[in-house]
Amino acid sequence: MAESARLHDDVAALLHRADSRYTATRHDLVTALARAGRPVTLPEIIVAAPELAQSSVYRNLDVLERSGVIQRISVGGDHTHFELAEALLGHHHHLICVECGAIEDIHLDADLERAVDRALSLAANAAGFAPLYHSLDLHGRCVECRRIRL
Amino acid sequence: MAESARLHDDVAALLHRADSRYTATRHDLVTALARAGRPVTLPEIIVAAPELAQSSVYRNLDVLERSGVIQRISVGGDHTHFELAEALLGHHHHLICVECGAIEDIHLDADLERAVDRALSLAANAAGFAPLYHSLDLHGRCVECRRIRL
DNA sequence: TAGGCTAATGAGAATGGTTCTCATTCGCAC
DNA sequence: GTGCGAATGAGAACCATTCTCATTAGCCTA
Repeated sequence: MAESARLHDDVAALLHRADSRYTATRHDLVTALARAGRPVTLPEIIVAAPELAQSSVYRNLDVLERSGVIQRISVGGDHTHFELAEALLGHHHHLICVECGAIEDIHLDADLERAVDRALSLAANAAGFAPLYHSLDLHGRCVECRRIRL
Repeated sequence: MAESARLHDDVAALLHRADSRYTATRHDLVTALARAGRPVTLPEIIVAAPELAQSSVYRNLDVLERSGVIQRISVGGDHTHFELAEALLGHHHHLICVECGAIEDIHLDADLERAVDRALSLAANAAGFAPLYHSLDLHGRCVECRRIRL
């Protein structure tokens, strides 16, 4: 698939810029994250790619984060979630299940995004705060948890 | 101060509804959170109220969260942040410093809040997700960190 | 007001996700 | 090929948070 090749080229470029190698471990890690299509936890990564050693996964997630390949998502719950960075995936937001902790990606209207950025910039300026990016999550109950217990 | 009295009355009511007592420890905790005026971590709480035992603080933060008095905020970093629940504080959002982890509260325009909720509800419905509440944070660099290192 | 009963306390132990250590292996450059 | 810094992986260490349990406090009833 051509799309996957482009992804790996982009990742290689980002790693190269950080004087890091695009090793087999890192390639597998990026593939696992791309296949998931949503933020995943370390246990999920290990299940999807059992050939990877836990300590290497943690270390490489760190390297990939510092290189701008992935980003870390903390929503409370036992494990941190990881997903490909917005530079690779495009700007988006999350649906977070308050019951099981599952996370899904959603995309919002560009006009609304602009309005949000404008409002946040105003508030930031008032506080002497230099804006970098925003995060916007909807917390609720996912399909599965609603099915199990109404 | 009358405002503080109202706060404590509200907290007492919430705890009573959960069959819990409003003990001195819990009173001190709520006071510390109210005084801070922003989300704080456990070490910050202990500094502000050294008479409290660490284990009791953790336990009571849990009780207060379950009773709807406070809410937990996970933004990555070593410690979880806690602040009074929106039922007591009103709906608001956060400025989060990517460098030092400090968090400040901000309020946004009601029209924008409605627009955000509308857009998120649409996206949620499409995913079979039952919306509960949203969170919207601006990540950037705070006044202090900008002063120290441009 | 005196029991009696349950909730709350606090010191310390236990848990567990994440990070660190270090000896070994790999991969690029010359 | 060789050399050398980067990467690996098994396990130990770290530390925020939760749990345990003996003791104390607070409320209710008679």
